[in-house]
Amino acid sequence: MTNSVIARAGKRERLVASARELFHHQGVERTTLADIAHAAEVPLGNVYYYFKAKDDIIRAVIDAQAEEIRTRLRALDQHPTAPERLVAFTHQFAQQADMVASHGCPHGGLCAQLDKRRDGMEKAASVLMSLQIDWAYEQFRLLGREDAQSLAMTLVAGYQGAALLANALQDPTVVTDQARQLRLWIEHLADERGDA
Amino acid sequence: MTNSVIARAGKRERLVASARELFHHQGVERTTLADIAHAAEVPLGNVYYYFKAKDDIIRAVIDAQAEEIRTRLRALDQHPTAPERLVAFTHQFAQQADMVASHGCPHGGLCAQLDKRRDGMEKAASVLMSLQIDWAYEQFRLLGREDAQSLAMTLVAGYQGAALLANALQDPTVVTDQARQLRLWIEHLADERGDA
DNA sequence: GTCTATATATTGATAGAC
DNA sequence: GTCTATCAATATATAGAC
Repeated sequence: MTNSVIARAGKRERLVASARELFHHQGVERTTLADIAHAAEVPLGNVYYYFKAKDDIIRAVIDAQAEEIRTRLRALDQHPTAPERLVAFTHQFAQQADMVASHGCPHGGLCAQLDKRRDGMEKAASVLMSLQIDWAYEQFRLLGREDAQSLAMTLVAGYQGAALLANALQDPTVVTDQARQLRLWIEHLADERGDA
Repeated sequence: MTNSVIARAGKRERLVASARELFHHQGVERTTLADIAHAAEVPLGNVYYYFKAKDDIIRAVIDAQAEEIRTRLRALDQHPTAPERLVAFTHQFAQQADMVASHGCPHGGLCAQLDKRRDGMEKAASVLMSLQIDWAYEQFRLLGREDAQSLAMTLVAGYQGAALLANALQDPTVVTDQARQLRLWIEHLADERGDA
């Protein structure tokens, strides 16, 4: 028994981490396997030991992003009330203002890019949106809102739209300002009744 | 004097129109010059008579999109009051729900895709957002809002975010529903004072 | 499991006949 | 102005030695 398991885990992780960053910064189509291998310090030919094809790396990146989102949402669930959780959600994305202004939202960006394909990967990244929408839906439902689905969409759309504009204009204050607007909106909704 | 001017105008227009649709449906990076030439029914080699490089086609597409946006905003300016103009804006994009769910917003999509480049084209499409933001800013300013810039961002971000979600989820009702939410929001803002 | 060398395909772009 | 043929560069993927 060699150190194969250790090496395998380390290299695979490095490849996924590198692909994740490169997809975010350069886009999926402009990122070559050579780029990924180089960034991960893995020889090009060795990539195919871990991934059958580029599509498999894309899927692995989506899985990693999804897991990160789940972790982030679990952290929000520590807050005692739904309004506090929703406000904390706006804080989370306000903290990413600089990153988002530089390269866009990594999740929304993947969704938009993969939609352009016609090879069965079109909807593979939509889970990155569904996870957040479903979470927000549950919070608004706890607030007693009949239109929880619509409000969840408004929240996530507000985030994604702000990220796109901040990126297009290269201005992180778009994100922080819209996060503030969404916070005020949530607090207004919560004031219309008691807490949850 | 031959029919050169006619041919030139026709082919160039066809190439730009084809590129525009293909960039929207397949993305810029996945659209080859051969794709564009084929769709426009122009031989591949002839493309280079009209455009020095692929980047020039991209710029021409952006120019065409910008002109379309200006035309659309001029149409909105026919409405007598700022609230009516803003509500009409939400109607405009509600009408594009199906297209947007199928392939995303053509303007936001271009911004997101070009940002991934590092060749000086990163911000070339941002004018497609600025045009709309500046227009919305003027409407909110006429409404007497001190926070007109922030509100303009909210409106356009709401549109772009809804487009991204509708595309990711392949659900046009996300666009129509968020257009309705934005309309209610605008009417609420307008009711806080008289008209403009 | 690892890595070098290379096959195969595609693409942006050019040369040059007409 | 138009179009065919093709170059040169790049990218995914594989072969096969170690």
